[in-house]
Amino acid sequence: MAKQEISKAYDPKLHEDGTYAAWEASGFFNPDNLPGERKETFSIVLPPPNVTGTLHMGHAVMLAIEDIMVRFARMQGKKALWLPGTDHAAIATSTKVEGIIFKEEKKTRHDLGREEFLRRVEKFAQDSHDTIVGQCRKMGASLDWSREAYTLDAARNRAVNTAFKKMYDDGLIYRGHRVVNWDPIGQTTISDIEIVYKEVEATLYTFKYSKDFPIAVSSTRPETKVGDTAVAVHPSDERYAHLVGKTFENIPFAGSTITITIVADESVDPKFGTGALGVTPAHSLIDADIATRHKLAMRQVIGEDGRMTAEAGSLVVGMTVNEARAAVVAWLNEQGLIEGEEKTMQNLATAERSGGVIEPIPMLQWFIDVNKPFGRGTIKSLTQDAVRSGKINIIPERFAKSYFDWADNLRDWCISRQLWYGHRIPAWYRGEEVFVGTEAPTGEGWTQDPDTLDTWFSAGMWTFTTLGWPDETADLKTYHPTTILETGYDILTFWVVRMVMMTTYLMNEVPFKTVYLHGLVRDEKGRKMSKSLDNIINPLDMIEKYGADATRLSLVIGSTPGNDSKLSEEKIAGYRNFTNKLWNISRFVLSSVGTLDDRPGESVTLADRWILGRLSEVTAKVTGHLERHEISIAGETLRDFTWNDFADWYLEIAKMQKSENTDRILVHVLTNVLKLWHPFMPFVTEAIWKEMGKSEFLMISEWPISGAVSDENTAKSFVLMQEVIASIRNLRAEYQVEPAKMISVVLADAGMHAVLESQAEVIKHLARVDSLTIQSKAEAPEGSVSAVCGTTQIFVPLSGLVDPVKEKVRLTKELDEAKAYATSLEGKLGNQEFVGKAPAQVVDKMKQNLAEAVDRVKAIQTQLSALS
RNA sequence: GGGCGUUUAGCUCAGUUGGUUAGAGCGUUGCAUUCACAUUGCAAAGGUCGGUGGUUCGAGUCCACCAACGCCCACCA
Repeated sequence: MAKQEISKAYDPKLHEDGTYAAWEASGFFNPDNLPGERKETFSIVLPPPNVTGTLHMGHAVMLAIEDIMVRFARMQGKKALWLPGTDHAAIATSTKVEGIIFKEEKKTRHDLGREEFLRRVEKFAQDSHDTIVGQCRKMGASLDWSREAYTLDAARNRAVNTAFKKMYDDGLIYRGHRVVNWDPIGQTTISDIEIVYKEVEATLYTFKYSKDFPIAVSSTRPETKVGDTAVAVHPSDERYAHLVGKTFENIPFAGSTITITIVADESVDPKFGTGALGVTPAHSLIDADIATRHKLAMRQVIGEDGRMTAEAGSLVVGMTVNEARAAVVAWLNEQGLIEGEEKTMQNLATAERSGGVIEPIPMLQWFIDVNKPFGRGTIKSLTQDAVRSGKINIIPERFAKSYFDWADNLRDWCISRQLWYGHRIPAWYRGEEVFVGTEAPTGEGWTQDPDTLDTWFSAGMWTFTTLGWPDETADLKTYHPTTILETGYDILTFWVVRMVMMTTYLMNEVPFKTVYLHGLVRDEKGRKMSKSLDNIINPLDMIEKYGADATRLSLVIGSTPGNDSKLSEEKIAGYRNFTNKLWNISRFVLSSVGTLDDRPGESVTLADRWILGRLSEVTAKVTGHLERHEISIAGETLRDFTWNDFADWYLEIAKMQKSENTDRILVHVLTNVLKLWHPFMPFVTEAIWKEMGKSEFLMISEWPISGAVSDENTAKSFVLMQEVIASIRNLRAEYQVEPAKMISVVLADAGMHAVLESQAEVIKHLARVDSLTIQSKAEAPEGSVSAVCGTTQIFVPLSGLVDPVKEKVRLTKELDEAKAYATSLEGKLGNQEFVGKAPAQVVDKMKQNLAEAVDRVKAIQTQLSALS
């Protein structure tokens, strides 16, 4: 025991890095090395951070919550695995690196060539990875680094190719010419969820294709109309019924020649515009669907470069879409075909990463067919069933609705991307031949598909590829399905749904049993943290300033799953104060006790019984909360116990008790408090543990078991004592009484008399009075003031100091309050319906309260009459 | 257009299945403090739980409607 050397304030910097290094060196982050026989497993995969830079507060929340979960499980004696990794984030990383290269060298990826570009991206990804991994360590994350994975490493590539081939063989992956979201800036297809909509003003033009054409159509994009092949109307629209089925051939339109068929389609809103929709099958996903239903021709008038194609005709060929729009509008004006112009607000589809305006363009791409039956159902049905059946449980529950909104509307997923950084599609072509396999085909003349897979394809397989799939490894058997997936709710549709899709199909089981969704961290004004607002609170800065433990606590206490939380530096500073409090509690215990024997000690005094009972109660509560993933409440419960009960009350009382038995209790409570806090604040608790001279890590110590809860009388007696002390303090403060004045405590209850008598020394000490008399009969000393707590009255003799008039006013006010309360209780208890229907417990409690209230009224009245 | 969330003390938020007089932290105010901790202690002030109805013996909690704010999805061409 090192009494004197313990520093006055806890300095995280002196402990954190060293402690983490020691944990890591111990090998206990790897469940294979954990001591004892561990039957139950707990597994969680780290949602892999993108290798696009550094960690932000969102990552910090994720790491804090997951570390709490895994440390708790580890201490509970489970085989606890938390598996780390990073995500290559194809589009995000490519875009970022392309941006850097362009800024520094004014070169595009095409200038560099595929090989050189990939070399650059890999260098960037490696640097970013190293930063991220370092940051995870700073946070104290007990990740099993020996199992670390990368979404784009060789093992994952083999898994991805295996999955692709299997899906292709089952007919679930197909290659097709379809309208996809094309990003002309990023030069790649993107999926629906990678689109962000921006509200912009647009002009809605209403016009006819030609003077003779019978129907006017409306469009904000007249330039695409050179690609129209039909006009769709609602089947019940009588205005156009006579035209349905007719075809108008070779209409000269804006330098092109178009042929338009009139079709009837349910999807058309007869109330919008003219009730007729000009169908552009090649450049609108909706129109493409209409075209499929009516077997309409498709004319591509916009190319991959975002310019009008030769097919678009002589007027606009080679123009950008914006130039073409102006040209077509000018042409329409010249021809006098415009019937109306209207300003409207429009949601413009842009690519999340590059910012490019999305052009729907027909292209030959790879897709996953979500509706094709393969024996156990379809991808879509399996995805729906996983949650509907209860095999996956979502916290908070309401997000199940978002899940179904997405799963129920699942559409074929375009998985090919025209990027270089990613898993290359394992398909090879030779003329008309297509080969799909995990390895290149033998023979001459094969060329591999130049495209790569959507990053979510490999991310969707994360829970099992990290455990060794496609090999049937021991890890896979032991840890899959994983126990829980913890991630931000903003990623539910991106990732969670994709994981369920891929896992239910490939593994025939769910990827995880529970999904815990945390909220977003916002700044103190509730805004998203962003570079442009310059309101980013960097977790590393906070760790540097306040320590990792304080940073962690500020992120998990006071926030609930699925709800956003606001973070301010003051909050973190507040928890820094708490880590210091815990440090000082320990400093006191360690420097004052004569024994470090961790045996509970015997409950000799009221305070002993009380603190041991409270500890037991709190242990049970915290354990329950953590098991139900109620992290915030667990933390608050512990904080309350640690600071208010243990430090402020028991420690103060222990200073007077000074016995070996008290020492034992102090050590026992401290030991348990450290264990209970460890998942939340691993560094400071481990540091204290070390100061206690423990040879083994706190990290692998056993989670405390709740013992006997103290009886009701103990709790009641202790609370009474606390109230008496508080009342005496108040009276002393209010009337500025010297400590040497006599205090009398008058009791209405003989049982409590004995209790207070036995605690006289404690009361005297904590209330700071020199003498104390405890009586069982109310005899108000002359000229004294009083306070009432419960059925007990406290008198402080103050002859000459008190203004009887003021005192009377005060007491009268108190009397009124007590009477009003008693009356309200009487009223309730007089209500037969209430007494008949309310649970007995509630009624009994109210009766008891009423009895106390009546006593209280009497006591105040006695005091009042003594005054006059 | 569809869906979801939030609304409780000056601020940030808890409040499990409806059940005593609604809680915490921060902030404010007052007092204290060489004795583990000023990164401290003790206490006080501060709320008719967004509004209106309803169900119930009993509603912050359940239901309906309304309002404000926020988010997600769809994209009317």
